[in-house]
Amino acid sequence: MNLKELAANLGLSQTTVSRALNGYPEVNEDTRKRVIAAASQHNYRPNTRAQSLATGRSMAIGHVIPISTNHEMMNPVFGDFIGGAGEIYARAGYDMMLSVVPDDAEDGAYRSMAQRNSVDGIVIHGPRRDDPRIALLKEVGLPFIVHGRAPVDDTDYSYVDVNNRRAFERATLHLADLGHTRMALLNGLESMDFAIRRREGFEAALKARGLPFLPQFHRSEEMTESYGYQAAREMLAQPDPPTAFLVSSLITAMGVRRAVEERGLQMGRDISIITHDDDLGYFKNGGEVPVFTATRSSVREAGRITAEMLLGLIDTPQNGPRQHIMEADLTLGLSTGPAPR
Amino acid sequence: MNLKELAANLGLSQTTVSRALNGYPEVNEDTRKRVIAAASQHNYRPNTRAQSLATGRSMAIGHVIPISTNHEMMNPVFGDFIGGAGEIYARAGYDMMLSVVPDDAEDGAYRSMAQRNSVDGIVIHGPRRDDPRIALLKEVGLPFIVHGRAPVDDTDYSYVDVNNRRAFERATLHLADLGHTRMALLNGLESMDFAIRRREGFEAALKARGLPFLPQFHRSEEMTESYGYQAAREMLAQPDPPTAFLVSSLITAMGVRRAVEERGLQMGRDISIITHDDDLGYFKNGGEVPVFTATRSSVREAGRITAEMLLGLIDTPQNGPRQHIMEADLTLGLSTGPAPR
DNA sequence: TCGATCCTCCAAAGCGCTTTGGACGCTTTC
DNA sequence: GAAAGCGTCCAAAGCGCTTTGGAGGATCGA
Repeated sequence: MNLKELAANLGLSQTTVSRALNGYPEVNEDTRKRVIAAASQHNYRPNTRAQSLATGRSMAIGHVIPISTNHEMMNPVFGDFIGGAGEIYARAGYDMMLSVVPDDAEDGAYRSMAQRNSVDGIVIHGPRRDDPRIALLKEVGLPFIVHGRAPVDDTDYSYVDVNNRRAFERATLHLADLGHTRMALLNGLESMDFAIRRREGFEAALKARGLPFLPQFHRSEEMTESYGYQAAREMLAQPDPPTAFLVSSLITAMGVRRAVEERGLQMGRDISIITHDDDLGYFKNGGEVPVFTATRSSVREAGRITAEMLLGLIDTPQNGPRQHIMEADLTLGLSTGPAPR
Repeated sequence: MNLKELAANLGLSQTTVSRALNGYPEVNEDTRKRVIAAASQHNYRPNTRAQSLATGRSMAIGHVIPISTNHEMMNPVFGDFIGGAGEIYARAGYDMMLSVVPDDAEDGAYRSMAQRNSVDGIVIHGPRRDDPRIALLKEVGLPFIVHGRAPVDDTDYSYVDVNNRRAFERATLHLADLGHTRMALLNGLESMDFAIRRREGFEAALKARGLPFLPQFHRSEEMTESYGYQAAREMLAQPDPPTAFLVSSLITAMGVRRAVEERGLQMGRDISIITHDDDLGYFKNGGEVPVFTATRSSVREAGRITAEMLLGLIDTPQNGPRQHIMEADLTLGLSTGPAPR
């Protein structure tokens, strides 16, 4: 059933039917009712392709997920983000286009989305140090929002980000307040912007308290469980082990806990852990009382905010780029306590 | 830059340019080269919308992710599946359309995708008991593949699934062989097909060994970490606790381990655990030696297979529905051992 | 040499929708 | 009673592409 048939069916012109369905004023309310009734009866829905060809708007948002060619991993964070964003898109009548692309071909993916007119806007995920994509998207001129930021903090692009620096600074200060002086940082890949900022926060806090940065207790890797386990295991085996861990992901923190307990140590007493917690649906940090003390920020909420912001940007681009920074909570759990002496 | 401009630029007709780019034979190789060169120089890519309006094919695959209204969770498994499928789509020039939909509105989402002509095929995720979607999609007549199966095992639809029944049957038999008689089953939601099959496998194995099914050691919930922790904690506190756990997800299994260790028990000696392992990128089951003994089947691979199958189905629908069942490996890890006496 | 055949190319129709530029009849205004 | 205005509707022109149905010239076989 297409517009033509529906119109013929009703004894009306396509113009009128189209207008009736799209809420234009120049159509009698009675006929509008008739049209809407007929449409829903015949289960008519306009062909998206034709519609967007005619209007020039595609009513779709593109997300490009870079799959690093060497790691080939799908960040679980991504699922929750998509969930949040998708909710907003659905409500606004937008579709979501996903492109899973090896990161050496990302360039083409963005260009292609723009040139082929398949999306009205784009969300950039996982910005890296010196990320070329921001410049690229400015060049192709498609509205976009970065989930995260580029290290260079210019203000002429839109982003939604967590205040990673402050979160990790606060967490580190908290550990210092508890008397910890030997702290380990199990960071994400420091080619990623968020990891850079977290490290900065960590170092700033150490400096503020006159504590040294201990390179042997610093790692930067893809945030898997086994990474946490391996790293913590090695560090704890050293003669002068750390008494506290700052960890970039709940998943990795679970690996750390495994290593801690394997060694017969007790978390929260012998070893303190603070982790970042993206508040994932499938990864709640315990129940009422959090297992881990954590810097928490819902990535699902970030998805919602990003989507809303992007739709706004598409509707009123003249308002210029917009930014939103989410502060992470520092929630106390059972994994922190005074430094043992 | 569109086709018309490009054609004018080259002094050719749109027809010829289109044919040259699409590899039709009736165009001189020299002009084809010229056209391709010009296209890449001007960074020309055909407008997808126009293209699909003209061809009737949208070159996109739809995935509808049901977000259960009560749980609101995004299964991490989904990310890996999408990663695998997306790889195949990209290679074949297909786009992926995601629809995140509350499960009470799913119906509309499918109908809409079909009616609006926005996709050429659909992947159904997480089939439930008496899932109405299969009938629905047959009705709307869009090629589709189910990731999983409907409990009614009719053969007139296409699916890719793991042999969940056999996997859990084998796992249970293995535990029985180790002397375990009191086994707990921490299953996924048994409104889901996969969970039903796993339970069947579990019960079949018990029956084969003349062991009783112990209702107090059986749970069925969304597969989070804290579910595993809570359930195991409660069960282990009972006077006659289980000596082994069969768990439906690695994530949940980590919760079980937490409860086990919290109680001062040792996994693999005091308590045995076998879990299903979807082989997620971010959730490797340990390193060289698996932490958990597990029934393993890569969901990323399932995504690839599903995508390939669907593209095949779209190209040659006359070949009828196709099915693919993946057998899960039973890989030994450190979490199983003889039953303590 | 002539018609048939092949190789290249093109004009124009059409995919299903939106939107421009009226048309038509009726009411209002002076 | 004519002009203007209003409310409703429509025919037709696109949007950017593919594809049908030739056209025109070169080549070939008889």
